[in-house]
Amino acid sequence: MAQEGTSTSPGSPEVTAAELAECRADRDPFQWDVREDCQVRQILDRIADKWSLLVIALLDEKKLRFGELGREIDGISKRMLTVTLRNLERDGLVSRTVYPEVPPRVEYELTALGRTLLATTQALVTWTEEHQDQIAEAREAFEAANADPVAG
Amino acid sequence: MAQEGTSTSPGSPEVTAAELAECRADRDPFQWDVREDCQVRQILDRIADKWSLLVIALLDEKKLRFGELGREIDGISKRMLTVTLRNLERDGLVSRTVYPEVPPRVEYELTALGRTLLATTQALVTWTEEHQDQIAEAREAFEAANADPVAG
DNA sequence: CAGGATCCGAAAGGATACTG
DNA sequence: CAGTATCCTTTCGGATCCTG
Repeated sequence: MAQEGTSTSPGSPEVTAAELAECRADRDPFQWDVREDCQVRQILDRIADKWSLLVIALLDEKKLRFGELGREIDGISKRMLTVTLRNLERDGLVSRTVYPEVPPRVEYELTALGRTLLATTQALVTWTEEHQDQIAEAREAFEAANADPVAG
Repeated sequence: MAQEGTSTSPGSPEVTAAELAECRADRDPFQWDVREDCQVRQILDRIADKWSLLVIALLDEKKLRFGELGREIDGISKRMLTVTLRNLERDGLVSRTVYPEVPPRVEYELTALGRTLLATTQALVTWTEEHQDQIAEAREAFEAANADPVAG
């Protein structure tokens, strides 16, 4: 573990295409390449970062404006909507179109790449929907088993 | 957005089976049920919480002990391994077996539920591996386009 | 060996005010 | 409208020490 070793880089999470090649190599054949410095982790963090998946899901329907997304996604702050969209745009999953009008209008829509991701994430959502009852059961069982027997 | 409305519950992220029913209902037919208070978000947060997916991937091979997992997952701290395993156990994705020996031995393995999740997440990892080059390109293009033209 | 408890720095994220 | 910049609170997570 990382108890004493300080070889992990806490700095920039950026990974360039050049680094990917060697990152892909020298792994156990069976294991995913999911070390901290690798892409899988980067992408996973992106789609799982609390809002991205929601934005992608919404943009599947139709292109939406900044404010529309904000109103659609209950609970998100203006700040987080901005950073989420920037990250998605940066990864080429969402495109941003600014119309030189006043007041300004900015529309976001999925790229082709973004649509392929959507298909995959939908499988995950489907899995969750199909198993949420089992998970809820497991949680209740776990809670019951670990209910403090002393304080009761 | 949540600028003035304070209806969002910042407290416990717990959801019981009872709440799920109504959570599933009254949604736009096309949209996933991914509000903060719903399961999809809960599960997503779980599998994306930096270590869970890695643990699940490792346990696919064979059951492993606490220390083995720690040594296998480079960069994880003892504390995070513990909380990660507890969460997975709580959700019924991983089972924990304690052998009454001394020194103690604890083995973790995937449950049937955990294995079905693995299959799904693998699709996501596959997608990432297949598209990481495109994403890397997009990032470099984005970085180039947004390179501060003044400070240059 | 397998953790639990505690402390504390780092990072995420909301609220607010301001801008083109 | 669509952000940006700043402040400030909450959360995450590593380090350390302790226990069965």
